[in-house]
Amino acid sequence: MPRALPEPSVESFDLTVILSALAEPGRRALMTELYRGSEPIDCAVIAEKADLGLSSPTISHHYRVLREAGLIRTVAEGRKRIVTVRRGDVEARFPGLLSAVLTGR
Amino acid sequence: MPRALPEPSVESFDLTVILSALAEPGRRALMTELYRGSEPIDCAVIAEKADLGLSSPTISHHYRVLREAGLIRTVAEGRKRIVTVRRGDVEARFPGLLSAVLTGR
DNA sequence: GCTAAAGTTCGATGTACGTCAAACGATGAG
DNA sequence: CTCATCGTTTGACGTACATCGAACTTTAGC
Repeated sequence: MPRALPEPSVESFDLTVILSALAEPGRRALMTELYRGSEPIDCAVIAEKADLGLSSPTISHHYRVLREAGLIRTVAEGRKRIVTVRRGDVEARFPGLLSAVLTGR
Repeated sequence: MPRALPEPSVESFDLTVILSALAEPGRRALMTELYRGSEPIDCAVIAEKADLGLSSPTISHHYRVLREAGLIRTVAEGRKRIVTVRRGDVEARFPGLLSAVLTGR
């Protein structure tokens, strides 16, 4: 029953798309929370922690942008969505990028 | 009479502004060329190397965005503009960012 | 002083994007 | 089966942005 939502391959990563995704503060907040832990987690929990004041359609939109950029993997588990950072894939294409962007002070 | 154009202090660097600046392909191309050498250089030479097919108002606009983001320093020398990457400043606030973004393939 | 050259600013235009409300699945519980 | 829940899709709206032509500013050379 768990099915992974469509995502780009590492070879098709586009830096413009990735940086555009990370440039948005809300999405970066989601990524920062996701990056903090490394196990798959309910996307609602992350959204809660990020504490953006956004509607669910907007949250959903942001997760979609992150996924289509190749930054996260999303797996549907029943009604929930389980998300993880694609650390290895992003690191393989753009070493140091996630660390530099998400470990900012 | 070289005068430096207004630029943000390191403390006021904003990651959203920086990533937005770097997300645009033309600006990233300019930065990549600038990053390649480390000496101050005529902005027109860089624009030439980057070989974007853009008008001068647009090029000027992109340099402005990069400068206001804190990524480059621009000094007016006569009619020319001499630009350099603010390596130290960016590195101090966001270690590894420029390297990750500009040396990626 | 003129005049040409290098950049910038201004105004306009088309497109991309963030946002929400409403409507729409899909799923787990009773 | 029914219903409430979680999330997505659709449509609309406002804003931000990349782009260019035209006009302007500053500077170098004569």
